[in-house]
Amino acid sequence: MVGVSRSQVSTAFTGNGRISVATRERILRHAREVGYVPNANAQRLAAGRSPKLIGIFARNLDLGVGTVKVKKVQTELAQMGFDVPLYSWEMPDRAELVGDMSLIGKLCRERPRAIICKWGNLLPEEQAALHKFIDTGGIVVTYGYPSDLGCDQVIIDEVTATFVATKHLIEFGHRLIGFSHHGKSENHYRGFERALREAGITVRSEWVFHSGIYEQGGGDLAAAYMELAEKPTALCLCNDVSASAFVNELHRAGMRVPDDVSVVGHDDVPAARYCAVPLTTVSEPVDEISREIVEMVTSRLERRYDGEGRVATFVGSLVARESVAPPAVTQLSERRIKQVANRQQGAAFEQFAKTLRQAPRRASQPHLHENEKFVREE
Amino acid sequence: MVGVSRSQVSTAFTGNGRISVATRERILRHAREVGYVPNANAQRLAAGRSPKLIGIFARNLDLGVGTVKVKKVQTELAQMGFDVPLYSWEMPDRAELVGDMSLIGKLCRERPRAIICKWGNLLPEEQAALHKFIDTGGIVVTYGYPSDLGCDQVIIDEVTATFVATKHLIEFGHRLIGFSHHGKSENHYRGFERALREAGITVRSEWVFHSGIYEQGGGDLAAAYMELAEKPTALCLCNDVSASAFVNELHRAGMRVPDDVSVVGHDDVPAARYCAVPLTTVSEPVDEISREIVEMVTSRLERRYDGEGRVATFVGSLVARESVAPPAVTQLSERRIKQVANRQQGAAFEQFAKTLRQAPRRASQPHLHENEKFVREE
DNA sequence: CTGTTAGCGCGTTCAA
DNA sequence: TTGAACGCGCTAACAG
Repeated sequence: MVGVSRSQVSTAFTGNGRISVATRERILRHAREVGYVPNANAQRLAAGRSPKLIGIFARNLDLGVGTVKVKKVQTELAQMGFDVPLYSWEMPDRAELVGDMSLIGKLCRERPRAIICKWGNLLPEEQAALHKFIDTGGIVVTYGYPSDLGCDQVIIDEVTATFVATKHLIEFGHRLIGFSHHGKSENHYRGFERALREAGITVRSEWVFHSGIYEQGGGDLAAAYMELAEKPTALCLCNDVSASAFVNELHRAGMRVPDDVSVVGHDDVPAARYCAVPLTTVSEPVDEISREIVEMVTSRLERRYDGEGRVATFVGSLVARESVAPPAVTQLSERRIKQVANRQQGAAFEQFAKTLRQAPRRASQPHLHENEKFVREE
Repeated sequence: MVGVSRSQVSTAFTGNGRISVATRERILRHAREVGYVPNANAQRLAAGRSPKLIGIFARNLDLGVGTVKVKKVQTELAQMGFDVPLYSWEMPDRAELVGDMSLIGKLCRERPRAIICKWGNLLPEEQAALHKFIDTGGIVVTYGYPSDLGCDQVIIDEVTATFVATKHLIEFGHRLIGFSHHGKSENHYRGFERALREAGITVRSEWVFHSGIYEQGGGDLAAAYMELAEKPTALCLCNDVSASAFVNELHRAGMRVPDDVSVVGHDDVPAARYCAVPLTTVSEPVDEISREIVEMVTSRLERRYDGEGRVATFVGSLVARESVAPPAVTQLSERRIKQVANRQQGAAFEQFAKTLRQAPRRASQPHLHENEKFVREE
């Protein structure tokens, strides 16, 4: 075009071959003047792969930590010079596949070098597509739930998160604990159940709710809670946004958090801090997670690593704010206390309730040992 | 492959040429069995364009209505069989371009059939890339702010939205009105200023704030508000999320909404309804907007329209909830009232304040005419 | 460092 | 309906 050969232009743009800085500069500058941009499709076709293409697959983007993670990963990778298109669309309830091909299938057709995939409730077709992508030499990193792809994966440990949250309630002396989660995953519930079991408390199925992930779900839950003849003294909710709505709605209904009910949320989204009463919650280490995802992908891309699939697990940690306090058992009538006591563990609970009546209404966040008399009474 | 020619396979996948349904079925079925998927790069290269590719460009995805719109558009288009990758990354403050090419430039290199672009604060390079894309026959639809591309565009009228919000406060009798917005756009401010001007109120620059778009911004604003020696009786905030945080923080500081301050927000996100006090706000018609975007793109894609660039403007409407009430001027000392009156419009304001003292604390939402005596006193 | 050449996988003719 | 041939715009390998 300007006295250079085609191959020079090519190497100037890709930076693969050897080329002098001067000519490279000259070519790029001239290209800008003429308005020339290489055709990505032709580049990728000729190269047989798309070394600068990293597809992100994340179905059903939420308006919280999920999207934040995607944004962080996308931004970091983009700044390293990669193309990082996001493939995402809301899955309708009727899980029809468009044109007989899954979204991951479409993504694979682009022949990207790597795919970052939010794992969880993937369709069989989608899993198959990913398998094939790996078999043909593609790099895959999944995050979220544990995948069985054998690739690098970042696991976000929901079980422990909810375990920690529930245990926090128990440490504050709660034994009448409700629970609400969303979606099809049982992870949160498992953590809840384990915490209760370890404390010798049995789950009350009428206090286990399924509510939506957003404000609406929290509002509905508040209504359901108010309807309850017997109310738990604490609730473990698996989502800060709905927890915030729950708290606010409860306040409007005349209840007080944490005086009447204690509440823990999950994720530590900004809204948690700015709830009507700042929400105690379990954080999700979004920054570390996205950084690890990027590191896993780039280390393979840059051939700094090419061994077995690695597994990194991230657990959130408790962020104690103001929505949890010791239960106000004194508000329950003696009859109710007896009634609950009989149903739970008899005399031991009587003792427990008596102790509580003397407990300060708002203790500072207790250590486990301070409350061990509550927690391990048998 | 199975006794059919290559061209048959091609037409089977693209659906361009003539082919019998039977063989087409047979080819597609067999392809699925063998696990064959056409290489998108080769297809696009050969075709010279990417008829099923629609790129979405939206920088700095928020965690609110912005993302919701993108999701809706993406989902609808995906269900129509298009590939709809999202190109988006957080713009760092130092606006460095990666590899000397804007994100839109990268998108254009994919040679998509159409680009849907959130317009607002685009870099010159990005605007130039879009221009060139249009010149080479690409379809562009912008949304957000008015663009000067001459293409189809959906305009979201922020000026009127804020005008409506502010006017609502004025109709309730407020004349001491603060304002807060974010970002670099002056649209919201223009609406605010116009509403005040029409009511004969002058803007008080010390009551005009710049706060963040999220909870943090609302929290900071609450702190700033509490510091104010003279406080406005109402605030127009340009974002529900920060407005919610503002209200909640104010409550924690001992103020009451709307008794002490009235607040209007913008967007009508779910959080607005579930704020500590349900937020009066101006909705953004997200559904209509996304539907219009899809319609504009598809009508051109399907050649149902190919005329001049169309313009569709969408304005939100007021959603009256509980965060606005008549100002409690009685709480201000006579001295303060006089003081403010002098500063504003002298005797007229005295009259106004007197009227207010007799006004009910919580009127139902007044019509303009009911309050005209307040609004147009000169 | 330069110029040449052979594909990359597919869409689109066109003649059979 | 078929098969062959051509070319999309570029990369990579090799000879100069």
